[in-house]
Amino acid sequence: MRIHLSPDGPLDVPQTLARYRIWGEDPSNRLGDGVFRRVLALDGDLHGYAVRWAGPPDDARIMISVPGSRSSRVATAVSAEVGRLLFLEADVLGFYRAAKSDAVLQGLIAPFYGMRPTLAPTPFEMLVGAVTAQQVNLAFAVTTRGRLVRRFGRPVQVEGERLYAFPAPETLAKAKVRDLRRMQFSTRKAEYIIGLARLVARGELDFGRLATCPNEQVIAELTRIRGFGRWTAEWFLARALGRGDVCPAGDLAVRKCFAHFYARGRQPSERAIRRRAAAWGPHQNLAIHYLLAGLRRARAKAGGGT
DNA sequence: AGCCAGGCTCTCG
DNA sequence: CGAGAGCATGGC
Repeated sequence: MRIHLSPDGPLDVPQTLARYRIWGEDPSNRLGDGVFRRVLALDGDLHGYAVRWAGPPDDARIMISVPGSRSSRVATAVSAEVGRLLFLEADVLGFYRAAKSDAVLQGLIAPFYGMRPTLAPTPFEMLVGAVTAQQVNLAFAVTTRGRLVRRFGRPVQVEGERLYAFPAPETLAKAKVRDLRRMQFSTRKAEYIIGLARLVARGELDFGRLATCPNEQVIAELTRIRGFGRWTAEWFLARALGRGDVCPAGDLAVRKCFAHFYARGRQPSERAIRRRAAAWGPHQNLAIHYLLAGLRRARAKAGGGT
């Protein structure tokens, strides 16, 4: 089965999906040369699919192939998932218009033209990933998450490439702290992940309902869960729900961005960061991602690593 | 050896 | 509440 999508507004797929390459390989989300592969889970069935793209950012075309499937339900679900991965709903042009009144953001449009923040394919995958990324460098986070996926995810061949469906909540709910400890998760993180999985598996955390709640309520509900603080909740709003008016101002990398671009290296307070970001209104999410990409680029140019 | 890395919980004033 | 200590884990 083949599906074609065309985005509204500019789209640069490699830059959008760069997250799946920068810090290491993700066995659930494989970004190759001109192709991205993943597994859709639908009603307990797994459907591998491949995404390819063509054309310049202003005329991007997306082609999805789902080998061995002809179901329209699968087609709908795959389209929705790819829509999240490429954040097709993002108001990129609106952001570019707003960015023109900010010297820093204005300068980031050209080098990253068409880049969108890739949204997490599923809320559960996002939250587990967020826990793995708490307080550790992202390369290490990606390594440990990869171990989790290979150990608890189901392997699937897609066009000859082996990848893994992200572990289901029901599976991780039965995992042991000891198992996760062996993957170099701290005891705490192991407890957080298993606790979250149990909550979701029991139906006590309903992502569908959460998606309809206002930001503050989402933050309140998530931070009630052990291991999930404001940082995680705000990234969830931005990278799982695609909310525009969110700025994870406590994030270490975000703070570095504001120090670098807006304060000549001095660290502004979290409060000051929130104040500036709030002025970007519904474009904060995109603004933050452009700043993060811009900082990585500046560091790379300076000869640094990440 | 010691600091760093895209935090969180708990306690105390 | 807001600040601060304590906590874990591996990389460099």
